[in-house]
Amino acid sequence: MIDYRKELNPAQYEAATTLEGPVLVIAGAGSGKTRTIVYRLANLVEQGVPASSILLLTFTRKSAREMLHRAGRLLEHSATAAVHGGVHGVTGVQGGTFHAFAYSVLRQFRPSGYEAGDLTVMDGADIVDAVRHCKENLGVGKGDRSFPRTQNIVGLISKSRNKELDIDEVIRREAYHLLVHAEGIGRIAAAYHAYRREHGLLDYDDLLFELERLLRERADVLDWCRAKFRYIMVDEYQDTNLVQARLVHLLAGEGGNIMAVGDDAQSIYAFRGADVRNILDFPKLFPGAHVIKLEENYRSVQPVLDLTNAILAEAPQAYRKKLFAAREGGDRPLVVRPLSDLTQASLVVSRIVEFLRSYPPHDIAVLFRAGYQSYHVEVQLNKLGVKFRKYGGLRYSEAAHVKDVLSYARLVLNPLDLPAFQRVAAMSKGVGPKTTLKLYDIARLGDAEATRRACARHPELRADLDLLDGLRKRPHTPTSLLEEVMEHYKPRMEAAFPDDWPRRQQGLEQLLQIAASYRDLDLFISDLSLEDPGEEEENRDSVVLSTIHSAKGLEWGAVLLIDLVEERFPSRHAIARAEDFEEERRLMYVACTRARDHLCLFVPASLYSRGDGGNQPAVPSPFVRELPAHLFDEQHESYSGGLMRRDVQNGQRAAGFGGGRNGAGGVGGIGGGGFAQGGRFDGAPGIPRPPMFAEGTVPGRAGGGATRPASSLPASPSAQPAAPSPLAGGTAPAGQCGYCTHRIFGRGKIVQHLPPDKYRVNFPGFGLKVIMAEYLTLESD
DNA sequence: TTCATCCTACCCAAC
DNA sequence: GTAGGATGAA
Repeated sequence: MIDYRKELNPAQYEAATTLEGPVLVIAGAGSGKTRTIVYRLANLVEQGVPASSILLLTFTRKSAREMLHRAGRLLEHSATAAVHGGVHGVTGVQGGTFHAFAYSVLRQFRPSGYEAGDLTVMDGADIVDAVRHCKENLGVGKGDRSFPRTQNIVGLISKSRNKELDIDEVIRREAYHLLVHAEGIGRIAAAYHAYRREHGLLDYDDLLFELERLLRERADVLDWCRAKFRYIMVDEYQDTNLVQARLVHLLAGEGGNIMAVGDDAQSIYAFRGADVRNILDFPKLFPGAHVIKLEENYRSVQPVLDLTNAILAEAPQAYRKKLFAAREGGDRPLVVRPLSDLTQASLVVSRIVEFLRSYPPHDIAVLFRAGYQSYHVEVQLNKLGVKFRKYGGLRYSEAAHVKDVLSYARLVLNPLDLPAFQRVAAMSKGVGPKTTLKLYDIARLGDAEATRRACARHPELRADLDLLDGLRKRPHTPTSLLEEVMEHYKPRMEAAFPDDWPRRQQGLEQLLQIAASYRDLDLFISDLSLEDPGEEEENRDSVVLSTIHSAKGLEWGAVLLIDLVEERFPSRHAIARAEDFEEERRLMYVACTRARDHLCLFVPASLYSRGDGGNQPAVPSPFVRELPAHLFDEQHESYSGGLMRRDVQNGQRAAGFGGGRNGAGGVGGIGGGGFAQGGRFDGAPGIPRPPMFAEGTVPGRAGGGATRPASSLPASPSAQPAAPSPLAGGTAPAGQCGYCTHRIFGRGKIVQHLPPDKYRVNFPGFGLKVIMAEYLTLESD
């Protein structure tokens, strides 16, 4: 038996042992939310509740899996039946995202209106393709450059459905400038709706709305669900939207055994219709709900917590709470001010290298607002050979070759799947959009002979259709089917991607691996759209790069947050409306609360943009400007590439690279170990030592032009006292030369003139480069 | 009608 | 850097 009272604090205990009736748990960041859910799961099973009558809805399958896994381990020694993981576990707890759950019910009880063919879940690319198709079909916005892009239209359509507002209303509220096109956009939206019905396709929003419709129209299905799922838990409840809340209400029934867990301060998905009112109104929707608050923070050291509390203090909040730390000691967060976003990348990587002395790679994360912002960091990491894994961004399953192969599989199940048909058809030479549609219209009638004749002029496509026919005739496992498809596809891939097909081949092998754990092809395909299984294998030897949204619910020993300047964070989309701005603030809160021991905030002084000719000055993010100065330490990158500590209140604190870790008040840290010395870095596998010096640079402080004040700190770890960081580029012999500007590298110091027409220039963040004079703008002294 | 090429505007987050 | 739209040749 598990001693719940001993292993949980009182609030957690209450949450884990209140099993009947509605419960709302307000769980502050790092308050042991997952632990609480895990213990409650274990408790339910110990009380004799069959695992199969528990439904655990989480934000990602990853977190569902982790919870089920941990609960299983907890129960290992108890005599009770184990909890089985997996989204579609037959005997175990059902767990996964709302969307995945919806699909699993819909495939079992087909909703009316989708009788023909099979139901196929669309992924992001399919949706864009379909909307584009509708747009072209209608001829709306053709040749009108002010007409929004397809992506944009997809966003508006999804927003209107998620917020359950008329599309005109969404445009009025959020895209006033598009109001002139509202009619056209509305027609596209209507056409897209019809398109999905006609081709047996479900987009993300359909999954939820069709499940709701099913439950309302079919009492038998509702009864079945209620009988089956007698205990429901919903994680990240603050990020549910209206239809999700209604689904929860429907499934649980009034007074049902439903536990919602969330934190209104961490609501960061309003953009897709998440509504904080759901969590605020929970007690109204479920009268008599038990409300429990978890406020003790086990994750972060006090200085990090002080800073995050300060961020939160500015935000309006309904469930007011102030987290207090269970952990003492620790360093203050560090604000680093690089000269530009380019040198920021170098500084970030130097920091990472430093942290690798004390933390395993997977315990270090770089977080950012949007996927593209990590680009420079990725380049720098590659340069040093530091392995990393990026979350949020292009999905593995959206790579062209993966989509190609999956299109065959989709057509086997659902011959009406037009996006898949178009993909397959487009592979044949001489077949374009028009021909594709003509052939599709013939093929959909199911007359094999007519189809064959129509394809006479396109032998490749005919071979495709033959393959599909063959595959439909015999039953297949996902693996065997994919193997056959891949064999057929391989020559085409080699022709289409002559440069890198071997790499893609590997990707396909990986696809086979993933498929091996599925019995049903349709589940495999829908899972690829709903939650990328390619992301699931955890790489313990890779540093993590992640969007903040994808970082939700996770934690790291060291967190580096980049691009904290206006336009980027907060996003330029979020400055117009107060509610958007508040969401950015919560996003900042979420980002900072991911850190256990170390938090570094990077505020570049300029941003590179090719539009306006090089580096443009940047304004520090209000989220940094508003922070009380005593809550963080600060470093500026000096022009010569070093770091200067400036205006730290407690001047005695060590704030150089290596942080206060070597100084007073070291962390009694989790996973940290106390001290950086000792070169654990050398032992880290797969990570070569960074170059000590940039090529040809002069080590040390040989003072090129810029005066480095005495407080200037060496940019390298203290364990290598003599070595400047790779980015503390060399300096020229004093007095020899001036400065120049380069379109890409920005302003740099001329080190040497290489007659007749070249210069050796030191660019902060890039090191020495030899550049032709014509690409440089020289500054006259 | 398809395909190659050029050019421009894009870049927010995810199921 | 790239997607995707416009443009013109085959």
